[in-house]
Amino acid sequence: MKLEAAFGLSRYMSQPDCNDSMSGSRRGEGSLTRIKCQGCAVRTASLCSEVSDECANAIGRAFHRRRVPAGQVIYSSDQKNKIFAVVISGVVKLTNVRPDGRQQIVGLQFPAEFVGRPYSGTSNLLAEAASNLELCCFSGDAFEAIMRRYPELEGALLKRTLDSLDNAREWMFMLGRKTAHERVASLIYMIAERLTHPGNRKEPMETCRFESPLSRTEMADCLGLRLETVSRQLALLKAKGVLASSRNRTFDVRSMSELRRWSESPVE
Amino acid sequence: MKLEAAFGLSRYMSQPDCNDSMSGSRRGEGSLTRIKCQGCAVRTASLCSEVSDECANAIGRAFHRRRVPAGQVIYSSDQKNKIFAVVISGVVKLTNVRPDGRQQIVGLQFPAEFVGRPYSGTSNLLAEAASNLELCCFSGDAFEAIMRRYPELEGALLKRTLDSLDNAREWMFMLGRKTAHERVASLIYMIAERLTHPGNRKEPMETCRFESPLSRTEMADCLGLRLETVSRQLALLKAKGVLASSRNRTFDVRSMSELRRWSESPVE
DNA sequence: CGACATTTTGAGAAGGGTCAACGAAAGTGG
DNA sequence: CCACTTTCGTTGACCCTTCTCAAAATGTCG
Repeated sequence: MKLEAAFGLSRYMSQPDCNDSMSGSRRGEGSLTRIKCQGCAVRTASLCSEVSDECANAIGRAFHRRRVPAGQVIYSSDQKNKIFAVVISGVVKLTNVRPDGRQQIVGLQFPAEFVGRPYSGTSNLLAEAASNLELCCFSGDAFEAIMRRYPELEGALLKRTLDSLDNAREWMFMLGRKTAHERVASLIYMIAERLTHPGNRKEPMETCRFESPLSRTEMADCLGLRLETVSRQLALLKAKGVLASSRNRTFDVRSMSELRRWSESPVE
Repeated sequence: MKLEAAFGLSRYMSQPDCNDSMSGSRRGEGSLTRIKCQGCAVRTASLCSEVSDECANAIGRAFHRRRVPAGQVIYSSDQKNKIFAVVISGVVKLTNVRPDGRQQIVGLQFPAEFVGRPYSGTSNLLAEAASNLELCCFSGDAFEAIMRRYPELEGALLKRTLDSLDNAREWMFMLGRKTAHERVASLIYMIAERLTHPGNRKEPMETCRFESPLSRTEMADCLGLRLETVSRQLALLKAKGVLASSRNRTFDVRSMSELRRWSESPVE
């Protein structure tokens, strides 16, 4: 998986792109965007839903869809040309990697979320496909041109960035103050919530089942733990009956409320 | 680039407060803002410097200055009316506090930085004065009205929020992956850099001295450690000659480059 | 089936937490 | 001015959670 990442963007660039054929058209049509974006799974939840028709049209003219296989790099710190994207399906992981090999996953971007770092050439982070992805991509130039022309887009981005910041700060509490047991429970709860309730419904289901986008190593990199510790804590959660023992990446949550409880109480 | 970087904090502190008396005046004058904000120590580095004159005028009409003694709460999760502010001098700490008593400091806001959470009633965080403060305050209503009227302000806020997010993610790496020794070195390095180089000049001085805005307990809450551990690691840094042994909150950095080295190497 | 990657499990070590005592500085009140 | 208290920081001893290293088990894919 790491080996694929070494291929860099070349592989990624050659993905078949089902929308390229439409990029020739020009201005004056709300209908084009409607057609291009009509089937979009995240349409009502993404950035695009918050801006004016005119801006949405500009966006509709600029994007192209891409499929990205799990493990592939979307952007890295030493990349020349910027890229922006909205996640249509799958999960993107943002990793802070150091020369000495240590790494920390500092963000997971789920469907409808935005990926990319405006206003800065150096992102310092590595963005990789945690699972197979569908992305709605924009070249740096195109996106920034739209941003300059439609400041409202900055407002929409601001809302999302503030949410990301809230999430990051919540995660900081986990990294600084929670026990290993709480951390693992927190992560599974968070992923379960996000994967099974893409819109933020009030009450999550009491039981659910999903495929984790993360390996044990990746879970450990999220949680500031070693993979052995993650494995042991998962065994504990299974022993408690909070998780059913399903194999590998399939998680079978038997009680979301219990899981939530374990994600917040330090005592055994 | 940023010439005001040469100002120390002492300079910030000693600015005369020429603005309190002027909040009655009304519209139509670019000169009013110029007068009200003229002596502002962070003027060229804060939000206000990035927006149009017209927007800056609106801001100039809406703010009021406030002095806040160390320890005072600026806003908390259960607060009814929102507040926004730009830090003029001093440091604001943002803390994630839990019912069980555990807490994690998730942000430090230095002069010229923005404090407040637009677009959300519930901030979930506690904002407190870590040191004595001078703030340039806005009521929630006033600020949001200006934001609605001048979308460019959202753009300026977006840039700052993205920077905060980068900082938060850098901090997440520290919390997840650094040793106690690296953490303490990182914190001191960061505070030294920010306090003694308000603008981001390239190379920090090799030695410096400053008053920490944080107690040992607060340092521990920043770092995800216990205060005893912080104390021991400080003793170690003193033994290595990176810090001179000065009392309590006065830090005397003998070698910023060494400090930086210790903040990134896990060994010893 | 065989080669390889991923996950689980085990045993021992250690980093940091916990508890406790002590010291230094600052405020209080006589 | 000096006891007294209070707050804050330091230091020590011990212990527990998590890390480290190692090996076995399980899963995956040709």
